[in-house]
Amino acid sequence: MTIVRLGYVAMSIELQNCSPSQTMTFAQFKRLNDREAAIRKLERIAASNLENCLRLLKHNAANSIHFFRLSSRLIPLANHEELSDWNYLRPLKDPLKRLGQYIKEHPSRIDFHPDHFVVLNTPQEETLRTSLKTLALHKALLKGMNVDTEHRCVLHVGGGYEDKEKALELFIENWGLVPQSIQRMVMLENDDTTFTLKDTLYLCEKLGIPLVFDYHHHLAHHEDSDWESEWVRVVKTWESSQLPIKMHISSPRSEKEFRAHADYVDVSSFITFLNEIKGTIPEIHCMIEAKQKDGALFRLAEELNEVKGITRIDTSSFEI
DNA sequence: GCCAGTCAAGTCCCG
DNA sequence: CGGGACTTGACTGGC
Repeated sequence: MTIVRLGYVAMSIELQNCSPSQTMTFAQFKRLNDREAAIRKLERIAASNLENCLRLLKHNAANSIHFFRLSSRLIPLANHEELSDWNYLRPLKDPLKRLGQYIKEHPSRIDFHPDHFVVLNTPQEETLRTSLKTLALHKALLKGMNVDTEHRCVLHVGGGYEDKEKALELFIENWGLVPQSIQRMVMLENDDTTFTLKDTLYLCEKLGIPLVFDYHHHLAHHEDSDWESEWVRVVKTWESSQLPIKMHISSPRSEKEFRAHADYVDVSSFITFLNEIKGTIPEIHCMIEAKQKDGALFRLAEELNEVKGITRIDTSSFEI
């Protein structure tokens, strides 16, 4: 018996005018003559993004969705080097607290997926520095919401730098430079171009990092298509975590654009996956990475509902 | 109101 | 070494 819980990413197709990722580019910022006014505008955008996150959480609670990835673009130009004097967190204290309060009252697994500019295995000191700064921002956001920071940020391994083995060792080397409080936030995901499930497992086992298995990436990039025999190892990377194992699901847009994400999740390949892992763990959380966001979640949930052997618990949770 | 082009950040790939 | 692609959603500017 395994409980399967579905989640989705960052924004809703159903809610109108509810983007948590409104932004201002640096070019726009520079074009404004009054720097103070420009900073106030950044703060208004950030506050509005957090406000929209709250609306999204309410939408989730109303629909029994308890697993959600927050946008990593909540604060435009945060950590930009020319805005280093800007204390972007101070005006966000209250909105963050409100989010935290809501999460406490309507428990939900919340996490982040900082974008691909965070590269922990980079050979460049400067890039590592800005990556750590970005992760520190994520940590501050979690703290502001009073959410336990453990295993909340999914990252990719990073660049291949023409020698994958060396790049893996570089990750291990740099990991030693990552503050412990940030280390404990991190989960690693197999990617679709460079680091396979096996490569990522190597790091996760060595460094004690939970592995987020991306099934679609695995199909797109592997030495050996067999993932089933590695599943026990994946599960094991979660043993020290407080949180249930988590994975990503999405479907190829087409045979030609295999790596691109489709609008919806193909239910039959998902069921094939579920049948493989059924009973191996008490609970699994599946993050749907589809263009139609919550729309894809609702459709998949409807389809699962029709399947024999799958019992619905609520809109987004099932027992198999 | 619609569409094409632009945007902080990194890496890869091509010339 | 320089520049474009990649990928993504938001937003601007031109029509």
